[in-house]
Amino acid sequence: MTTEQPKPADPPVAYPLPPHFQHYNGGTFPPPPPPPGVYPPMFAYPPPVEGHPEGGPPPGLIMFHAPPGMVYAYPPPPGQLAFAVPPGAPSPSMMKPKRKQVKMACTNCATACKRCDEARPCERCLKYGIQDSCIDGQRKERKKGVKRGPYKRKNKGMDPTFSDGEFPQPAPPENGEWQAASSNGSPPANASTTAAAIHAVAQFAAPPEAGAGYYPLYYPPGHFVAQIPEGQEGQPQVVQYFMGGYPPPYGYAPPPGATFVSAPPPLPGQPVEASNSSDKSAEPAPTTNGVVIAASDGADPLSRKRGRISNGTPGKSKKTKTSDKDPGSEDVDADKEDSDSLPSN
DNA sequence: TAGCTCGGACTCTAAAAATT
DNA sequence: ATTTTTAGAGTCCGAGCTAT
Ligand SMILES: [Zn+2]
Ligand SMILES: [Zn+2]
Repeated sequence: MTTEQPKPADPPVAYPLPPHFQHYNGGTFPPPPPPPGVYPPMFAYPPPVEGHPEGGPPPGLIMFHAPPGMVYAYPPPPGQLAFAVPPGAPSPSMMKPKRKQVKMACTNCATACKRCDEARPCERCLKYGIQDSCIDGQRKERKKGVKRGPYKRKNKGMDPTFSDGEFPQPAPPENGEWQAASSNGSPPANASTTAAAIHAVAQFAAPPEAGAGYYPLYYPPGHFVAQIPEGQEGQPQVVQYFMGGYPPPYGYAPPPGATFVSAPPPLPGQPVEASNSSDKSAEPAPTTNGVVIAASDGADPLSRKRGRISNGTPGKSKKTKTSDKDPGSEDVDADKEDSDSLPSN
């Protein structure tokens, strides 16, 4: 259970609440962030569902939500059901806002491959005093009549982020089998059920600086809320699970049945190095299930190599530009201060 | 070190296919 | 008639170069 633990001396971990979570519980969940220098707590969230009427989760689905760099996942004991996570599925807290593009960039920005805006003289052109040439280009019409092969059937009504249809399940360990399950703990009837179950699970990312990858998470059976009570759709639900972190006052109290652990138990055949916390002596490895989530610096034996998930799209029709001297280029993110150069013509 | 270039990751969306 | 899947076409991030 909860044990007192020395205050971690680790640098604070940014824990931004994604915009799409704001609508949960009136935006009041999770509670205010912990004090600086302290790892944030872990929560259980219902997953945001794209296209869902209430923007809430379908009944029976729970998304486990954990901060970055704190996840260790272990296979459940032999015979236990578990959820697997599709590789590359980002943690909700890690999801970075989708980049927004203008419908049509002005020719100057387009040439410079820089961000433009709707205004015409766009901000960038104004900045470089080239507003006179700030005009829209001409968008080519998409080719018609191009035949395609048969479409692969995907799951409908699911969060596209996690519905990839098929993804490689982790290789089952010698001592037991990992399997996917539906949110109510019953065995999956088919791939789509499996996908739905997967939806209920989150995958976590380690902080980029740690160079670690996404960690799969596995849940034991019976640890999911089977049904979200009437009228509580979209509300955070508590599920039973084990979590690592810092107990109050540094962190938040775990949900009923949850426990804090200071470090993950060593993986069979793979010693686990120290967690980020200087204290890792106490190691109350839970025995009820095979899931342990503990504070860590990201080094995880089960980690997958981080990397962009390219949809295989082969670039595009490249433009060839070499000599064209376009005023201003170096650009920074929209929310940062820009410091372009002066136009050179 | 600041500014520029540009490869390619990401986004947007309309056409093709699949369903209802 | 609608919905879902795909992929063409464009935007623009950010690594690597260049100029100062
Ligand atoms: Zn522009
Ligand atoms: Zn412009």
